[in-house]
Amino acid sequence: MGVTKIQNYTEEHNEIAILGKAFSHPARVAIIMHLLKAKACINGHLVEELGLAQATVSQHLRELKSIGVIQGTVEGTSVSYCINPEIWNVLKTRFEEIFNQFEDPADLCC
Amino acid sequence: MGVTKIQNYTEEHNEIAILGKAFSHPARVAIIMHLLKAKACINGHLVEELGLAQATVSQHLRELKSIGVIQGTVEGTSVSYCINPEIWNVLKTRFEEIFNQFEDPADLCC
DNA sequence: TTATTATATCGCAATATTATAATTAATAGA
DNA sequence: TCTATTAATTATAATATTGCGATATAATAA
Repeated sequence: MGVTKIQNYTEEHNEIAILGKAFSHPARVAIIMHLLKAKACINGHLVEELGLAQATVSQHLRELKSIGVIQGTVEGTSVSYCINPEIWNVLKTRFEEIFNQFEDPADLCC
Repeated sequence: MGVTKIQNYTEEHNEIAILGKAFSHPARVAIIMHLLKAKACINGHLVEELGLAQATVSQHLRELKSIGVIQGTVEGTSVSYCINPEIWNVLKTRFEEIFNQFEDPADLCC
């Protein structure tokens, strides 16, 4: 039915899934990685950078902003975006916790 | 138009987005986290665990398998699933690389 | 062979996502 | 004020995803 049954899942699982969405589309990955390099927090350049329509990029930015992983401030007619440090650290911690939970079994598990 | 324009993005961005998809749905997060705990690689239990139809769980398992993050082996009439160590390490490395690329700016960036 | 158990696949309905053009809003500068 | 610039929003179209029932498949047990 196309509707994710969020009530079936724990808060934790839903929260991680939301964070994971930031990395589940190449455009969003590209935006994040660009913001990581260009700490100077550019915008609009992203449209050229990605080769997508302005509206499309704007939508991805909106989603990333709603996840919380980026933030933007108006500077005249343009908007400057950058990584949101707090959420980034939450994200980093959450995922590293998961990554480290795996111990390579000496014998193949299955 | 609903089609991700993968040709616009670098190999790297597409690859990360595919890996990111493993974590972009609560059911898949739940499956992964269950497999991390129950190293013993159970299956079928997942259906009860998640409260989803067997067909739905099977589909998520299929997607996780196609991403590579889990693997399954037939054991009699049932199938045992577990984390795929190689892909897990690739995933871990890739994402930690990204996570560590961020340096918290002393002055707010934007 | 037949029954049982477990999982995969198919096909569908409903919703979500991706992408764009067109429009709107807000600001800067002439 | 008028105009150019920039980005957000809206409307629209097309594809993808999610979830499930029904069915198919595979392996073992009786």
